[in-house]
Amino acid sequence: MTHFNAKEDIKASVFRLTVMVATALPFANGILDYRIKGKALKLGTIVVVPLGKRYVTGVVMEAGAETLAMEKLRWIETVLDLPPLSQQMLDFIRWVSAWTLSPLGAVLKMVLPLSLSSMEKVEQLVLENAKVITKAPSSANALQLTAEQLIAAEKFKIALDANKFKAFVLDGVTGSGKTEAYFSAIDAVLKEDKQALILLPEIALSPALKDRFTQYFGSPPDLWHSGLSPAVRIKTYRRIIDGTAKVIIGARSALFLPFPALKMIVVDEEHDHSFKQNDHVPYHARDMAVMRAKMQNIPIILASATPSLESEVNIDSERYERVCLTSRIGTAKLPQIEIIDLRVHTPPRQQWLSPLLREAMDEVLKAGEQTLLFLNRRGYAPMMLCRTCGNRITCPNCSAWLVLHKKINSLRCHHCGHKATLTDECSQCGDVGALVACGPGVERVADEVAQLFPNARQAILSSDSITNQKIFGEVNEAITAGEVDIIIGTQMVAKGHHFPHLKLVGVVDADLGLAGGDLRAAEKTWQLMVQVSGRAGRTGRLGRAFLQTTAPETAVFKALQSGERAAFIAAEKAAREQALMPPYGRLAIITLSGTNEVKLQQEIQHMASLKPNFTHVEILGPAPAPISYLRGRYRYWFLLKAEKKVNLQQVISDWLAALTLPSSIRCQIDIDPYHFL
DNA sequence: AGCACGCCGACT
DNA sequence: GTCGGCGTGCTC
Repeated sequence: MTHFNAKEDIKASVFRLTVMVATALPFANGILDYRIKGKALKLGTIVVVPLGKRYVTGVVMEAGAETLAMEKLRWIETVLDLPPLSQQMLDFIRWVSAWTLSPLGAVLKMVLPLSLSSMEKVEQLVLENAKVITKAPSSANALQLTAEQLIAAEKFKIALDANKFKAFVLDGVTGSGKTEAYFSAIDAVLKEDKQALILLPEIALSPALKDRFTQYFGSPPDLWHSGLSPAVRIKTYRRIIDGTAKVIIGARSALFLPFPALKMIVVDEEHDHSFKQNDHVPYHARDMAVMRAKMQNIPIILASATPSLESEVNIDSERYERVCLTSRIGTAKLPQIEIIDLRVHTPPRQQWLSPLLREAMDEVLKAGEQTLLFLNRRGYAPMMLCRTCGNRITCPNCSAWLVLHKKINSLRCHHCGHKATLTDECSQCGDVGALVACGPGVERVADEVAQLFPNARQAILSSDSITNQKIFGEVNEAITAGEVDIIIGTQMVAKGHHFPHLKLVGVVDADLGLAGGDLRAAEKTWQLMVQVSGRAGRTGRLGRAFLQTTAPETAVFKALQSGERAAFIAAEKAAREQALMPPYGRLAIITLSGTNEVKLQQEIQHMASLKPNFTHVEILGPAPAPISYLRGRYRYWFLLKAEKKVNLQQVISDWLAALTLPSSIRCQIDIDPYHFL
């Protein structure tokens, strides 16, 4: 072989590879070129590449425009020995990136959510018992389905067999057996040796569902959420990417895992707003799940006792199909909801439980049954006020009040976590002993309960007291064993938990969610009230629910009392349609933040001067965001409101392309916002 | 986003 | 005199 030919050979054996890096690079959208010796790599191959001074994981994608000469490219560091991402997965990543206007790399990071060293461990991990896990169920534990459940399950199975996308809304009251209905469909998935994903709004719900699953199927599902230990995460990830894990119960982040054989998705409690992630890539897991199902040609089941208005409208337009479960299983009955007018039945000063609710609690207590008091507010009191000068204690980093936490004798900011010690002296006027706690939190309600019913055994369930699964398990066990008389809880108690002895639910402040300008406030309140009321009387005896409000004439409370769900939904839809609000119109929020308020205002003004002008898009602002100072940053926002046909993403990206923001200013885009902060 | 470099304040 | 604050710049 001549010298000339050898040189040619070397030249020919170097390949250019376009790699999507798994890090939120705003630059180049996260797509960079590298070179490799010897062989080109298959699309979707997972690699490790150098990036600046560090190494990151990435995925090989189709070649784009060549921006750099071959000699300038750095070399691929390692090719990981893992199954490559599928074309569908790459398409899904691209779609989510385009929809949320987030860098591709930020989305890929959710698909490859492990650190580099963890990914290498995943690569090396050999599954010794891969064959043993999740066998097809032995149906010994046959699911006992009612006629309604059978009809639902049959519909799901037909969709599965068709290998086509199909979205179902599994609409059924608490305790109607939605879980068994979709378990039956999962059974069919298992028989084909394929994968199914169940998304839950909260990880706290996963152990209970895991137990039920194991009871029916004889082997446990895999769990995926942020609370997993690194070792379990690595193992589970390997099982998922291998296709060994068949059924995965997970929080919203599980949606982005690279399942090679996904055949069905279930989104349980689909109306729940925790499916909307707000930081990093702002996405709604339910909506993204529907898109993933569509791209993979598989069915998806959205289960809820109170389907979201978004889903209701999709049923109207026949994009989704409603499947109903109308009756509670066994002897359980839906509780009777009673509205307490706090203006008439006023609690004593500095107390929060009305005489009517107290009487009911007393009765239940005497009968040896349980009460749940629901108040969606952590701590003792939401605000500290100086009686002398009127000063309210605020967070130094946020425009928010500090919340009094008496148990830990501290003031806390619920936005940034700032801690301050409680003193007698007002920082504003210096007066001593004039600071008073205003309003109730669960701790304060617990104090009141202790005073009213000194012999009752109580338990507080809030994220402050229930810090991990283990503690939750212990408290839950005590409740189930009847060792607790009165449960006082936040949001945490509203979702899915089954308290067999619960007879009475008291909502301390049903108006809480209605304050503020949230367009979904009424819907959200309705869903929460139905859900929390549904905790009562799930076994046997009829339960009761008391909702305390200062505005009983509000439509949502009237609907709750009369049980006229359809009328409420219709009225809510009409109002949204009239105002061109979601789901009939589209919203987006652009928030700019910075530590230097003057500089931020300059940039905001510049951006405002470039505001696009379209007939079907309304751009409100700039205005200070509702929380105008958060974690040490000033915040201004634009609210975009458009007709449904408008490509809002295009409008926003064109607008932002016309300006260059300095790196000290952070720009956050939220498409289809659910939280208005 | 990370991670560097670079130039001004309070400490061993 | 250094440690460290975060402003600015770069990453195939």
